[in-house]
Amino acid sequence: MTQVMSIDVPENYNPSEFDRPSVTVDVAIFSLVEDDLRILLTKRAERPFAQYWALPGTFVGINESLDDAANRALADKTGVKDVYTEQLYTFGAPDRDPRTRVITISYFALVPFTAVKPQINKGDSDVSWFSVFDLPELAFDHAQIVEYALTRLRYKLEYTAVGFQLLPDVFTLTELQKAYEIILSERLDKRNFRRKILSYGILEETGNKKKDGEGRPAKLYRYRDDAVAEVKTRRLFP
Amino acid sequence: MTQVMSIDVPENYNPSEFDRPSVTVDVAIFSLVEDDLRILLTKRAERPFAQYWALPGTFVGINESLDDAANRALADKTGVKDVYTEQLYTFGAPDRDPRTRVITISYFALVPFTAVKPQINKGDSDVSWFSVFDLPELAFDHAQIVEYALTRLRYKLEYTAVGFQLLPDVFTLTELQKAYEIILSERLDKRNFRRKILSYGILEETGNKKKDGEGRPAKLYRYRDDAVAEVKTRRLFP
DNA sequence: ACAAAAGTGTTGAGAGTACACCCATGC
DNA sequence: GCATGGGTGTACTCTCAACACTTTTGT
Repeated sequence: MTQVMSIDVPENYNPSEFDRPSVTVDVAIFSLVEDDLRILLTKRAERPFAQYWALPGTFVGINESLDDAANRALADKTGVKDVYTEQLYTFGAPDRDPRTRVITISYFALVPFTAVKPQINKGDSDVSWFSVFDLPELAFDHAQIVEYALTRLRYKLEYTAVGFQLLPDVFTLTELQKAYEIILSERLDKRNFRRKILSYGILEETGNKKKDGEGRPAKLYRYRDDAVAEVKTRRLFP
Repeated sequence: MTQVMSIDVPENYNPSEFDRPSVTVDVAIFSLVEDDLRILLTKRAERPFAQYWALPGTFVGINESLDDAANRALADKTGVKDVYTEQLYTFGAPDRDPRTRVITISYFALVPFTAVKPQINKGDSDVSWFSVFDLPELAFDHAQIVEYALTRLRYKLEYTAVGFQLLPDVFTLTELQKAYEIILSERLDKRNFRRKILSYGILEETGNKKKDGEGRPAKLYRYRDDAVAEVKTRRLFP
C-alpha cells in the first residue's frame, strides 16, 4: 500500500548501526484558567493515536534550533509568541514510542491565558486545556514529562518570581499570590508573600489601580523588562 | 568516488523536511587528580579535528537509551562503570557542528581517579586529563558544555553530598572537605563543613582509621548504598 | 616533648514563619 | 455605615557563618 521511490545512500549503509533516531520537541504549556493550573493537550487525527491526549510537539527541523522548534510548536497551538519557555529534560528510552525510535527534548512554557487563542491545526482532531490535577491518560511517556515539568515549575517558584509569566501584563499582588497558591497547592501568608516577592526587585508599580469588583482598589504591578533574562539565568540545577 | 546503493523510502520523501539530525551524547568526566579538578578530553585522529580537544562522546545507538550511550562513552575512555552520571542539557544549535546537523545530549560524570584507566581507542589519537581551570581550546560548543557542567556540579555540592563520588570507597572527612574546596575554589570552615555533611545522614563510619602520614589518625567513612539514589532524586531545578 | 593533623561547641546575624488589625472604596 | 478586599509590622525560630582550643598519634 505504501508507495516507494528510491534515493541514493552510501554503499556501507547499515540500518542497525547508522539509522538515526527521530528528534522531536514536546512542550508542556501551562496556563491559569478559572483558578486552576491547566495544560494544553492535543489529540491526533490519525489512528492509532486517536484515543490518547498528548503534549503538543513537533519534529525538529534540520536547520532549526531546539528553542525555535519548541516555540514553533507553541505558536502553532496557541498563537502566542514571546512567552517564557525553558528546556527541561531529554527523554530517549528506546521503546517510548512504539512506532519508531524517537528522542524528545521536553520544554515547558508559561502563557497568560488572556493571550491564548487555541487553534486546531492540520493533523489534530482536537486541542483542549486540562487541569494538571486531573489529567486523562496520556500518550507515550507524556505523563512522566508533565510530572517532571510540574515539579520543576514548583521548584522555580520557590526561588524566583517566574509566576508572573502566567498573568497578564499588569496584575495585582493578590492575583499573583493566588497563582502561586494554585500551582503549589497550598495557602500562603499574605504579608510574607508580598515581602518576598517585592524583595526580588523585579516588580514595579504602574501607578494605576484596579477598580473593578468590590473593596479597596489594588495597586497594579508590572514586571521589569529585564526580569525574564534574570529568571532564566538562575535556571541551573537539575 | 562514493559508491551508492538504493533503498526504498516513502513516496513523499522530502530531504529538506524529513532529514534527521544526528544525535550524540557528550560526557564531561570529572575527577580529582593531584589536588586539582580535571576533566577527560580526547583528540580525534581524523582531520579536520586533529587540532582540537573535545569531550568524549558517541552517537546514540538506534536501540540504545541515552543513559546507556553516555555510560558506553564513559566506559570506552575510562574503563569504569557504575559511577555517578547525570543528564545535563541538550545542545542543538544548527551550526554547532560545521559538518552536519548534530544534536547532543550532555552528561556529566564523577569518577574516583583511583578507578580510572584511560584508554586510547580506535578513532582517538590521544586521551588526557586537563584542569578545568586551565583548558585548551575545545571543539564545537564544548567549552560551553564544560562551563555548564561545572556550574551544575558546584550547585549540586551546595545542597547534596555528591562530592564523595569523586573519592575512593572509603575516605576521611578532611579528604572530602578538600574535594569540595577544590571544586568550589574557596576555603571552607572545618566544623561547619562536618556538621553540614553529617547532617545529610548519608555517610557512615567504617570503624577503621587512616594511619598513614603524620598526626592523629582520621576516621574513615563510606557512603551509604542508597545515597546515590537519594542524590539523584534531588536533581530538578534548572 | 613536640610536630602534625583530627576532632569538637558556642555565639551572633539573618532569613523565614506565624500572626491581627486598620484602610479605601462601592453600595 | 457596612461589606469587601487591600494593605501593613512585629516577635519568635531556625539556619548559616564566624571563630580557637584540645586530642591523638609518630618521631
